[in-house]
Amino acid sequence: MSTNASIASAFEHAAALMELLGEDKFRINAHARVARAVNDLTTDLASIAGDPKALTAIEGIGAKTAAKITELVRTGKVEEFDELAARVPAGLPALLNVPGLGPKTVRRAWQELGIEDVAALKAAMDDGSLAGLPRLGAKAVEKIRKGLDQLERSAGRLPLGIAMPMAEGIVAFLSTLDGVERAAFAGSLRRGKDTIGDLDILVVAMDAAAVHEAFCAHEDVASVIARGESKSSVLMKLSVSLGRWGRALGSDAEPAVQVDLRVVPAESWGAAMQYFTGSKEHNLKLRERAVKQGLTLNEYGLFKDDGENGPPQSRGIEPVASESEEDIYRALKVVFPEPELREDRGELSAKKLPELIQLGDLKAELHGHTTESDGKLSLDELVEGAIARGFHTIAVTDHSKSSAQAGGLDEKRLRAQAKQIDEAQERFGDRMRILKGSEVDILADGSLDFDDDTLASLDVVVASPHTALSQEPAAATKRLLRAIEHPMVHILGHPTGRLINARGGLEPAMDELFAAAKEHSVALEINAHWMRLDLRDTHVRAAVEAGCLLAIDCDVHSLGDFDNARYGVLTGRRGWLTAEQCVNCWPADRQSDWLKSKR
DNA sequence: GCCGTTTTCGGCCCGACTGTTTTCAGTCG
Repeated sequence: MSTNASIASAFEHAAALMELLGEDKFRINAHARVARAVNDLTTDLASIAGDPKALTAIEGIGAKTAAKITELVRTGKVEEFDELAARVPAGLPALLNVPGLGPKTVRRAWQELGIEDVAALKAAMDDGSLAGLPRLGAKAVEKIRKGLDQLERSAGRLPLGIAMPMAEGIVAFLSTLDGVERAAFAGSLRRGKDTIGDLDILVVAMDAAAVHEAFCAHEDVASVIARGESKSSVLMKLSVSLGRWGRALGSDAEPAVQVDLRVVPAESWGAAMQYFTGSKEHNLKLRERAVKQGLTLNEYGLFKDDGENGPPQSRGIEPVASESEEDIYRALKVVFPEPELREDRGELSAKKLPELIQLGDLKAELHGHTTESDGKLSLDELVEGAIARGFHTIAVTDHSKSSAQAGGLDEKRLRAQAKQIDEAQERFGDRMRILKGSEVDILADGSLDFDDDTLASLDVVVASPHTALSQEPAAATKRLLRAIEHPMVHILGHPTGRLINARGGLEPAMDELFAAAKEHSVALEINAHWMRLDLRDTHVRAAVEAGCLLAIDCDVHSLGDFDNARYGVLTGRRGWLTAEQCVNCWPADRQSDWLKSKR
């Protein structure tokens, strides 16, 4: 059984092995690229294995890697990859994860000192043999030691909802410093990725040195990794506890994340933001495009290529564009891509890009819990929360009876709640439309937790999987299809049930779900809670292309959960979602017509 | 190993920082 994830990891591992064996870097890169391309797919690769045409149609996959994918799906292995693995000690690839240790150094340590794993590396540092290698001295060894320590205390990739407030705090801090004109975060955080590896902060300031000094002296800084004239890197303690959402840390290591600060000249702000926002793949494509137009692009600007060596800005050459990102993309004759689109997923060759959904477009929350099940809010508090957001509609969707641990409602309690909602509607009048609903469990076989009559009595039905989240892909597909095809269901809630950094969730054939959802006019939820973000970005993109309806809902359990909407919107934007295709953005009448079409 | 609005062969981004160097290699993003 080869899932896309396992195929991607096989190619990734093969690329690492080739690096350690010192093979051709372009060949290595080609394999790493296949891994990325496969990770982005929503088609089940197993279903097109053996079809070279379909495989090579995927950018980054050529004739040879297509054959390897087919071999992997059919036999469970790739002979060539096994041969690579046989040539490299099993513990060696893990050394590549140590910050500061790269393939060249690991390879030399292995070939010249026989170091095959982390333990041997530590021993070689202690007995001084590592420092004996050419171009490796005491300081380099100390750096590797620090890298090992950093690896041990790294919190892993931070969930978006943890990284965003932290970055905003750092930006606010830097903005208060004397002489700081601008400050912003860039990187994968600005692109709204669901998890963040490190934080990138950009600043324009009169006195760069003073900013770096203040930054490195920040009370949350655990250690300074590097500090230069334009860039400093630190390890910063997390101001919040990660609990189950972080990597399990060894011993008493305090979780920390790397934060990079760059102070840039005001006139190259746009170039720097473009450069440090990435993604790496997007920038690579963009710079290739620049070269083809006789230009060269770096973090200082876009320059005419004069054929000379060395950075153009340091030779006094004036940039063609640099002050704003818009200027740069315009000069390169590329339609301006919002940061969330910059993943090299077709945004650079698009003649036109969609007008992406914005936070302010949301007009309804269609997934809210109260104290009747596992919510912290009373019915009135939930409604007030929606009013404070400027919404026209709030749906009360407490859990159904099978979710006993969440205090799920049975039919009798559901009827009682309906009465309370009628009374609340009287009280609130036209300040808010309150929908009677349920987040009904999709049981393991795809049947729903309430009978049709009960479901028909509700204004809105969100059907979600909560249990049996590790069932086989085929069973999961059948299960979710059955829920989508149910005539009373409006929204498929958190379709895969994944929890970021904690649970993989279901791996159904998403394309089949999208086709069915389109046919039955069922909206697929982007659950906006940062621990879920389910559907994820690549799923949203495929659902949008399939013509599906999407819902962005906060799955409100407490008042603060409404604030997670921005993460759902970021995820939607990464999937090229427009307000038009998102049911939460529709005017009350249109939304109502859609809901009633299922009654 | 992939790819093509000059190319089916010959390319494949660019700079900062660090350490070990005396001009550069390795790592990172």
